[in-house]
Amino acid sequence: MDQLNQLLVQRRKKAAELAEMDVELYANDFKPTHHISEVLSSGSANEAVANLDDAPNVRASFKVAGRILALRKFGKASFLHIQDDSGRIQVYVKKEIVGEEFYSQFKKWDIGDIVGFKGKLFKTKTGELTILADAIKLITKSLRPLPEKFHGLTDVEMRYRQRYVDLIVNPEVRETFRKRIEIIRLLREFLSNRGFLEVETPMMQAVPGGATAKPFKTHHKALDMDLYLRIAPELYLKRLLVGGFEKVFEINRNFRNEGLSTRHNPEFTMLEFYQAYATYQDLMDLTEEMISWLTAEINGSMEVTYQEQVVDLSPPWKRYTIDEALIEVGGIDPGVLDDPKAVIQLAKERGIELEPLAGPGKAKTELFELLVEEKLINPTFITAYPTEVSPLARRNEADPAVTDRFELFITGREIANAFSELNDPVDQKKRFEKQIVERGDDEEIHPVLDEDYIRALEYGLPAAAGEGIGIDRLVMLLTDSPSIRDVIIFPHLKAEK
RNA sequence: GGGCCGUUAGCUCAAUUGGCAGAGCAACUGACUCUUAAUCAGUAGGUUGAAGGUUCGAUUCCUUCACGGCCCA
Repeated sequence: MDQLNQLLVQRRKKAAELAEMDVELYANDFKPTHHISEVLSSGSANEAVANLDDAPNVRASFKVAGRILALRKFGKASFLHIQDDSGRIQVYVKKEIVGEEFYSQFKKWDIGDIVGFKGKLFKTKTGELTILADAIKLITKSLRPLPEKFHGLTDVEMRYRQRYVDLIVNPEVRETFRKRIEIIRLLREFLSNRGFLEVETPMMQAVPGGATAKPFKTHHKALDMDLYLRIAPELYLKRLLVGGFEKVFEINRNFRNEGLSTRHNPEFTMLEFYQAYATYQDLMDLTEEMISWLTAEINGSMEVTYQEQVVDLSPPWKRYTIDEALIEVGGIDPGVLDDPKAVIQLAKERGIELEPLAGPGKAKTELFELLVEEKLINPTFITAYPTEVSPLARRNEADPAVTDRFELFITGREIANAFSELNDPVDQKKRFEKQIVERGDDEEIHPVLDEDYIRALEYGLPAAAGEGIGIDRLVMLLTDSPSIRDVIIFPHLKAEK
């Protein structure tokens, strides 16, 4: 617990004094009639005049509630600003109007208290729409001082640990999270309008699959079995296609037991969707349409400024095979890409450390990450990923060394990953087995082969394509947020000591 | 895991070469009926992230640790 400093002691003392005056400190009998934004945009706002006596009966009375953010007290009258979910408004409290008793209560109110007012709108000398309070009510007494009004709260550690304070004093943070909520709502709307069903699949899985990552492990006592928090919903969503649902999606959390950074949080939000009888080409078109529409809805324009870079999301978007990108963006000699030994050699020359079993496909994707990825500012689809690095993707018919897969990059970051699904159970089983060999002695990744998923494929997964979109990164782009922690409302930090 | 940077009043930040820890806002007391970063007069508020070391003297230099940030893996 905090040592009670002077400020906290003073607040507790005021609370006690109010209680002495029979004031309820945590009342729940005040019903606002309007949000602040509704008051400010009401008919009364247009009619408001400096002197209420000019038209005392024509204007409506409002009841509003909110938190005190600023307080300017005079001897017999005061101005304050309160904030609710919709905005801020000034309130004028006069002793002459609210009466001696209420004004003496009011004098014990502090910045941070949650309060209610009833009154009519008028305009001050300086033209600000203001509620002239004729009744006042304490709703919740605050026992802690808020950060300073001018600079707000800037200490990032405190902003993340005490997000509630960040939200009270930094309006742009509220705006970012409102946008996040709207983005997710619009994605649901877009997919629902196209016949996709939103489903829920297990967060706790006996065999973590669908991606290569370290899972979080937990234990079910009654069943006496280890379970893993999912690293991806993929294998369950495809089981639903086996079952006969043709278009499904899920927006939910994935968990990966790996490092934290400005782009990684241990739990993050993914949109995954699967469509029977579609190919990765169909999903490229769908993705382009979905994200450009989303951008226009959220941003009002196809141009987005991200960290001072201007990004143009107008379709059509650039499409490269990974080889084309390595040549045209990465500046690699085309001859090298056709020679497996030369590709591995080049990767090593560039300082890339490859596992002993890694082949040219792994070398290519590593070179891509090193030389190309950060240069893809405007939306760019990269296709024809090596089969070696795409264990769940269908092989390309013309060239079985690559898969029918794409990734989407914007501002140098991977936003989406999609492919035509591998539905041959024999091929799938071989690739799973190869992954388990390649994981080496790191048993935390791919602890066992998912036999049930193979069995499902044996019943028959219809030809299909599926895609995952990292929602946090998409929100970062559309809210100009430099860190994933700015778009995750309660990001993970080490425990406070 | 590695490198660099940061941690001072409730908040935002200062503190000269190692020499009395300060300001603004917030708070408290008083004045004030149109203020809006209100104003005026006064007051209080500190284990300088923690522990150790060097020194006559450490916010400042050194070591370790904690937490955070950025970059890298």
